[in-house]
Amino acid sequence: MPELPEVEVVRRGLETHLVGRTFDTVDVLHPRAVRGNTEDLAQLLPGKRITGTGGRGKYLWLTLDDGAALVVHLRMSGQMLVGPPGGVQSPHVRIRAQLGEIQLDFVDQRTFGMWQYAPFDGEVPVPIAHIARDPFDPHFDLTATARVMRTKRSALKTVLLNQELVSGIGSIYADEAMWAARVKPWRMARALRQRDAVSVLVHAREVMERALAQGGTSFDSLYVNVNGASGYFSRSLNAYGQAGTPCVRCGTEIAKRVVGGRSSYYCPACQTL
DNA sequence: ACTTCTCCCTGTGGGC
DNA sequence: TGCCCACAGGGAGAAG
Repeated sequence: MPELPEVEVVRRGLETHLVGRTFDTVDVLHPRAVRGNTEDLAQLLPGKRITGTGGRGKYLWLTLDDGAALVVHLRMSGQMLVGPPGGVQSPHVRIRAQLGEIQLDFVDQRTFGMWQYAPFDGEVPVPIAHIARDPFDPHFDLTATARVMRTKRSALKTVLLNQELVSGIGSIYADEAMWAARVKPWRMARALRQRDAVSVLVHAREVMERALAQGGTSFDSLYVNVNGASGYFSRSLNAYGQAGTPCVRCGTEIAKRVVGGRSSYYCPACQTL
């Protein structure tokens, strides 16, 4: 579920509560939660101070005072919960860290998410080097990205989900962006006009900015929540998950179709491009 | 070299 | 009412 806006909400929360703090202990409760060597993580983190945070696409990281990073990917169900010791009682706690009087819990029901200790490769940690810039990145080149998208022999939906072309977009915001730009999800990327490819990216950025604005209010002082989704999902989605409900633009029922192996929601009447 | 498929996991919800 | 199973999701790695 968490896509760029939700990950950004989490990153901001971690920035607020964790920068300047030092890891005392790290307990890995489920080996799948760590990519790379489990022993390394538990042994390397204690004593390291958090100097900042970063993010790209659906990845986020904490920068450490040894020059390396703790890379985090929430995948579908990961949560980074910050609070007083004993505050989290979930059967899905995968990693628990103590930083002074603060406890950081990585909770992940489906165990797809992960932590990884890694050095930097320029701007980003090594495991993220292949991930493209996201639409919130000041150096994101919208025109060039649209041009590269238009070289692909795949459906637009598939191309939008390719994190090596543009990162941070998942199934939800892809569907919303295509609805806003009135482009069919199964449209071959190669067949798009430049202006339409640009329009999809502009709308993707716009819808994610609105989502971020709403998600930014969803955590209090000691609780960082991935549920930045709650307010946004129920009110503002025009396409995703809306099968059978009237399109707010034209009144036609939103339809659902599998594109590139992913369920895609669209308006059959006004998404004509 | 590029594109598509498979798999990891588990709670939810739709169908019978 | 209760059971069962398809589905959802991101991305690594395999297969096409």
